[in-house]
Amino acid sequence: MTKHELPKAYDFKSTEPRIYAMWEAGGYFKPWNDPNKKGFDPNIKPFVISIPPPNVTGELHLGHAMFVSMEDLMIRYHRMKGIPTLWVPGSDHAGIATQLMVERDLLAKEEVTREELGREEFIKRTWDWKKKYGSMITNQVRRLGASCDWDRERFTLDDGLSRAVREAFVRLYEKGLIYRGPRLINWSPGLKTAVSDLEVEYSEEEATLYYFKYMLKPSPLRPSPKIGRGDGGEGEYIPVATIRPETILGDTAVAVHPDDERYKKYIGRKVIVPILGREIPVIADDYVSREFGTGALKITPGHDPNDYAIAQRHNLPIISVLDEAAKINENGGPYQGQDRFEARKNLWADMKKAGLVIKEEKYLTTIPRSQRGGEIVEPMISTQWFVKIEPLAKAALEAVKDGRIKIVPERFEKVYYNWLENIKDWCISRQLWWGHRIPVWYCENNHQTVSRTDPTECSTCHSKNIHQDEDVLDTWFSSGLWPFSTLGWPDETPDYKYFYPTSNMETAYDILFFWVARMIMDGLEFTGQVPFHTVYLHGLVRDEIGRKMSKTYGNVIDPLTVMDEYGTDALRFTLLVNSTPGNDTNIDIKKVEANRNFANKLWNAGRFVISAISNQQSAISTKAEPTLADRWIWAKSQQLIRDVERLFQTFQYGEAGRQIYEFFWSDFADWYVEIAKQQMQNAESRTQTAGILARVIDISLRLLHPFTPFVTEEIWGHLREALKESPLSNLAADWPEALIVARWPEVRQLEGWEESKIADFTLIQEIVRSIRNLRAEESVAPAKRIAATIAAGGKANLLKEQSSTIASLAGLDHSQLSILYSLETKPKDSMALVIGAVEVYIPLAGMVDLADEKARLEKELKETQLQIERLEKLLSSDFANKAPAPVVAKEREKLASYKETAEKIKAQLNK
RNA sequence: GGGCGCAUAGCUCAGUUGGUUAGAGCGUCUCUCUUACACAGAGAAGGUCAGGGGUUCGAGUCCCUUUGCGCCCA
Repeated sequence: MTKHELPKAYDFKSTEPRIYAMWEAGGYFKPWNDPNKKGFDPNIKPFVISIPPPNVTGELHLGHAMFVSMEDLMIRYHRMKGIPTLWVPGSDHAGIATQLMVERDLLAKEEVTREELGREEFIKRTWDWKKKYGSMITNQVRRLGASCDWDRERFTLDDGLSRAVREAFVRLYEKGLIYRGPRLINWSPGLKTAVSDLEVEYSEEEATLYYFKYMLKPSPLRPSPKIGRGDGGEGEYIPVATIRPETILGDTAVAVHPDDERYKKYIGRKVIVPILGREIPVIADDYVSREFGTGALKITPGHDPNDYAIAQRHNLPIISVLDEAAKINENGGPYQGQDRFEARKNLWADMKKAGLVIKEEKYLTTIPRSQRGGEIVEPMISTQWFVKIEPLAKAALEAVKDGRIKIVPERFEKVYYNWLENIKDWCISRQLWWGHRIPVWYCENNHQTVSRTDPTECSTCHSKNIHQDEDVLDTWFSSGLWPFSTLGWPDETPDYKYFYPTSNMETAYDILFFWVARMIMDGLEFTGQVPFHTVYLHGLVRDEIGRKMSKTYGNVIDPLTVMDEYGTDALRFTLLVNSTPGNDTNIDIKKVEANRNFANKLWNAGRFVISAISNQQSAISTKAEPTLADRWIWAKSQQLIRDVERLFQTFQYGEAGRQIYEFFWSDFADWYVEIAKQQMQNAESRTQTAGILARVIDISLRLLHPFTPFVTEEIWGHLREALKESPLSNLAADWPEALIVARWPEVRQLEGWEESKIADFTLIQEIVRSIRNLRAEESVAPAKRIAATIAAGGKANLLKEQSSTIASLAGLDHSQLSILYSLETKPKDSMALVIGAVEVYIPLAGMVDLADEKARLEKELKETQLQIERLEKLLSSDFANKAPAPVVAKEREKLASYKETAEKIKAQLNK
């Protein structure tokens, strides 16, 4: 195989790693204007993305593939535009996920729990784990072709980023925006940690609604008509219903609506907590819905957010009845030590015995479950750290409202507003070991010392006996700092000064609150600037029929397997082109296959062009005029550049990709390459044609590079080499050494000739298609060259010029093709095709069935007449007066053409 | 309860300032191993753009409404 003899099929397996290594070695992933290097120009505006950091222990899934593809596209596009471009990679420590993974591993391999190991040793083991597996995910990101600057890779637990976290905490604390205290929070009993509101998911499930009697305490003023002690369910009672009977143990009131005639009389009296015998008040509150359930509400402020709010209004005591494992605690009397569900069963049985039970019924309700693991989360009173979020939220709201940050697609701005307008304080402490430990120390006098550096004594009483808070911070607390902590903040590093604020934040819409909103809040708070000016949100990747991918369904598509089978470019192109901003996308392996075929198409068209270039004998480039096809493909490619640019500006990357695909396959490969083969036969047009082939495929490869970087880079490299060695070397004179840094095609001004040349070529295409169609219908052997006579009227000169093109594409015998202005008599035994003013006669001796031919023509005439009617009606309506002139003119032209066609067909029929 | 999205060919989806014959891939049917590519080429069939109403000369596209599916927030 000589140098330019490339294999018949594109071999992505051997190409991808080689190309990636070449890029990386070439330093192309680094910004060319680097503030840490000589010759740096601070006045050139860079384009910057910080990667949404994947979990360090995670494995690549299609969500990663999606954002990597999208961000790499943005990065490559800007890089090719000549803009200094930086994509900062990294990963986050994923507190809970990582800790669980390591715990599970320790238990399985060493049969040891983290408690047995101790905090220090456990953290050491977790770091070992991170060192061992942490590069897995980043290597997988590399496989996707990600052109990030790996020298700037960051991890949320790195020293620098940890310092940023501490700085952020201390600043908020000093500003009074961080506080610690007992509050009702969401508790995950399995993980034994608090979680934030966002980490709780609500699912509609069938539960049991338990109805029971809240017995009234007999009042001296209003003695019970009956026995009066309430035992045995006799006497006055208020019926109450609950889904969680075990919370009865923590009730501190029963609430009714102040206007409820049924219960009004009980307000101010006491009721008796079942089994425990505590006396609690009956209170009135508007919050109670009279229609719902029994219309009376038991109040458990220690275990229900709504009750908590009511309790605060009425100054009710708060009783916690659960411990950290969700077992009943000392406040639960006889049920102490029982699991929440066990206690529920036992308490209910005891109440039944006591005659307090009314009924049970099935009830559909929303159950709060942990986002991780799915266990039922318990609202509990717990002492935690919180961020006073309102001032931060207000600023974040403002930044989007006044346009400093734009969210794409726009509808998510509303979602964002809604969330920030109703936001509650953020619980940031987690009872975990793996993470940023809260930088607060306590002394025996319970003073808090909050410090950027580890203190040795209490800042208040100078006691040396201090210990650090046991808890760590929510992982999202550090992720919120990501866009600037990765660039060196809180230090004013050269990177931070030049690359911050970043440009685009590209991520999935499902972490708009978790991450995007928090980055905006933190960015504004700590840097005084928005962290990015555009948020682009993509949708979630689902299976081929729109289901969420999950291991239980068994419908998970592994991007690594897909890349193994079809190549990275095919996967990337599929993800990019089949999605629209903010909408979920279904991935179908069939589509990936189709796009693998597209990569192969590129490859083979590339091979063809390269061979065309290599076959140029000498530099005798007779200055041939460009042919119609040359002009057509050139005009089309310029149009494409314009459209792609417009689409990129409006974030319509998918549509841009589709248009390039369409152009490359349908215009360039199907038509121009076929015509080029014929033009290459001709010594005069050979060089010219090779030049057009080279220029158009070069444009195509450049436009496609952000979508399918590997195959385009590979072909382009061969193309460049071939050109350099050919008489056409001047075409590649200013090409850089790699496509990744080649210039993005520039939009050129129209020269004026384009429209008419495209129209001319379109006529040629229509004629060729008609002939091919007829051949197929009449079962003419594909290889058989047939004769034709064309009466072309005003198009005669054009068609004469294009006769060899028409002949070769339509399978005509050029020597038997005659193109005339008009015909005196119609050829015998011929079938007639009518394309506007052009008539094509195909003599098919012995094959023409007159009846068939007549039927065919009549059918065509009918269709044409329908169109004429439609257009005449249209043009006689208000349309002609009110529609813009060019639109009307276009319709008039169409009508004229149909009329001509109809006339010609009629003439045929009357023959 | 509040908000949002989706409904277009058998399947999965495009169709972004409304322009008048609605596109693609896959699948189906015919033919062809034509010297870039069978991971291909040529041709064909297939849609009252969920239903109803409105605005407009003109609506898949804008407005209202109904139905179905999905998501987010409470």
